[in-house]
Amino acid sequence: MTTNKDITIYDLAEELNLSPATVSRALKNNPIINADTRKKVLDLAQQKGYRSNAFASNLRTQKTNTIGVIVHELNSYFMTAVLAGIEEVATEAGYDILIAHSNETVAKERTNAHNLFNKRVDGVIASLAYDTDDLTHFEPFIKKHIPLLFFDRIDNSIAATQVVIDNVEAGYQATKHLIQQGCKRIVHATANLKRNVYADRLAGYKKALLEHKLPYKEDLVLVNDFKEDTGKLIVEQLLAMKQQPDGLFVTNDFCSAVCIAELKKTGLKVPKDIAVVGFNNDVVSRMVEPNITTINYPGKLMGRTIAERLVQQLKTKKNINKQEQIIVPSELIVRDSSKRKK
Amino acid sequence: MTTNKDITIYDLAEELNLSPATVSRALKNNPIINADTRKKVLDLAQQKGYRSNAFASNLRTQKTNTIGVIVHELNSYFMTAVLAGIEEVATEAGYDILIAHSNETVAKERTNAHNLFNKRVDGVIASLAYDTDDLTHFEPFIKKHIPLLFFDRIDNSIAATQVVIDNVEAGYQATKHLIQQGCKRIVHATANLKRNVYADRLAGYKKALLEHKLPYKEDLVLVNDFKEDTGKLIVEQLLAMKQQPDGLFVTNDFCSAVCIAELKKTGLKVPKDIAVVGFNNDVVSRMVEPNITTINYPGKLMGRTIAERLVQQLKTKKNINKQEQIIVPSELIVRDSSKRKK
DNA sequence: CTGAAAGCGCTAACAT
DNA sequence: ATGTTAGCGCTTTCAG
Repeated sequence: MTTNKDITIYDLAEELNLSPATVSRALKNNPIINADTRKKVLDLAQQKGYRSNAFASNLRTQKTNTIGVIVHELNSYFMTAVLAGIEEVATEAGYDILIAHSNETVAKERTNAHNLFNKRVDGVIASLAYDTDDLTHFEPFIKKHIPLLFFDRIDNSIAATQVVIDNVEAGYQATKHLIQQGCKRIVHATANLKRNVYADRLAGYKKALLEHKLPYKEDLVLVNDFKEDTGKLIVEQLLAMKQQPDGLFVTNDFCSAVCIAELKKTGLKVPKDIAVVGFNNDVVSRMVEPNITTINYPGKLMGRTIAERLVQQLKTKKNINKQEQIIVPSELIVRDSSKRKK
Repeated sequence: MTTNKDITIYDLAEELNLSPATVSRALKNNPIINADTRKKVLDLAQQKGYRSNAFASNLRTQKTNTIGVIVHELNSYFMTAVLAGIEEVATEAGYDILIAHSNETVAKERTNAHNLFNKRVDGVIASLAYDTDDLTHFEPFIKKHIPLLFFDRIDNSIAATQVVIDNVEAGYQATKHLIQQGCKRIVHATANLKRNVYADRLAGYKKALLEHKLPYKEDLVLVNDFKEDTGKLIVEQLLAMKQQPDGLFVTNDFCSAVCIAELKKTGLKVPKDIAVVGFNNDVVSRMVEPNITTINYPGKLMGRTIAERLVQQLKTKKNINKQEQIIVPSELIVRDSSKRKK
């Protein structure tokens, strides 16, 4: 029946006839301390189950060694990979991470930002919610010179380090691929064009059309959100068109999977009647039939890259909240959903 | 160019000619404080952008108002729903949550447990990793009377509140359904039988067979993990059997989706040649063709339930770490992957 | 190389 | 209803 009062540096100091200061230094491996002394302290700490009180330490040092991460969703392989990447780098550099997910709403994102601010995180990494366009909730970080970095879903109205893929290029590659497979009328199903990723992919789509002398028609661009039933809706919109499209570029794998299922229900063959390209290389793209051609996104690399950047800023105090864009590679993965030629 | 030194209660006190104590009380809405005084304090705090320093407060009160949540994965709708449920209740009760994911490894789970312990969370909610069988890393919480609760992936070697579904019943329902669809040789593809959920579902499978006078054959039970390629493996094992099975109960929707895809590749028809039932009601179960019959799991309810329990324990200091099991409802959802009869 | 002492910001007895 | 005071556990000058 241990009573479990916490052990403090005073307890250790007393038992070893040292001052708390020395114990503190020893515990931090301060080289100024005699090796023997340090060993004695470390051993006793171990034996007594000492654990540092982060609050006291944070209070004193005004640092938390914590990085806040705001994401718009949690349940995708992409996001999990990003988080894993961030975690690896952060842990190695001695930072903990605090995950807050906004569930795709600005309101929640705002709350999360305030929360992390009040938690006094040393830095923030964020990917914006679907409908965020007002970024005032991030200003407190800027004002206090707390590093704020964005990945994937970014916004240019705040100067910050941004880690992204080249969405224009990705949209271009996807569309070009469909054109090369013989598609002439390509529908582009996407989401909120205020969000950089979707705007850029549309730009890529346009670029590919132009380059191949295909007309850009506004009514072939379908803007919806990506809720569970959106795929159904897209197929309905598609079927309602006077002239049947022969290509479909959806900027989301989940949604493209639903589209394919719906298309098949109507008797249309994928890719024969309509070739489909998705986005993200989510597991689902390898699960449905036909397997979905998609754009691969290096989640883990993105996570590592942005975390490394942040750690660097934290260490050097340099380049904090300075506009800078880092592009990580992305690539088209061709699978059966779009293959019409050998 | 605000210098942004943080505002403290001393700053407010000075400006209002009050003592820090009064300011502190006013900020906490202590009813003993004069309403006018309180208003003055609150207004000034607002105006000056005061934010409470949680470290000082935690250090003083020895509480963190934080709940640690350890989960074995992040990217499933089930888990996201659970987290959302926990968050709702926790937020309402004034607690923050700290999410740590073990990525299905005991090693990471152990680290996370230590981390949360060092972070001095007020309570812990956990769902065990795939291969956790030694729970010593949770003992520090017990020793310090920190409430520790489990959901879904539980273990009976530690006395704790557990929130689960009735896995025996779920396994029973799934199997019975297959039997009712005319299946005679039902393969049960599952995972680590040390983990309660899988052991219980197997028990349900056995019970259904017994009840319908079908023989239980050990070689029809396939134990694997649920990695991405496991579905392929399962189908291989299945095809290698001398006598072809006509039913397949997989305790994971992702995996059952892969199985269905693989079965189709070999020319077998689902459900005609082999009827399939999955588990979890993940989105993917509605995405592949045929849609997968599965067991629905009320994630959000589970999250809310366990968080309510924890908050209660925290408020009352009663029933902490006492063995108690709460069962939330689950149900079979019949879809096309198993429907052989009208 | 080690120690003394102050202070980070807040809260809670204990006064008044 | 408000003020005084001490202390939570740690780090860090400054002194020795």
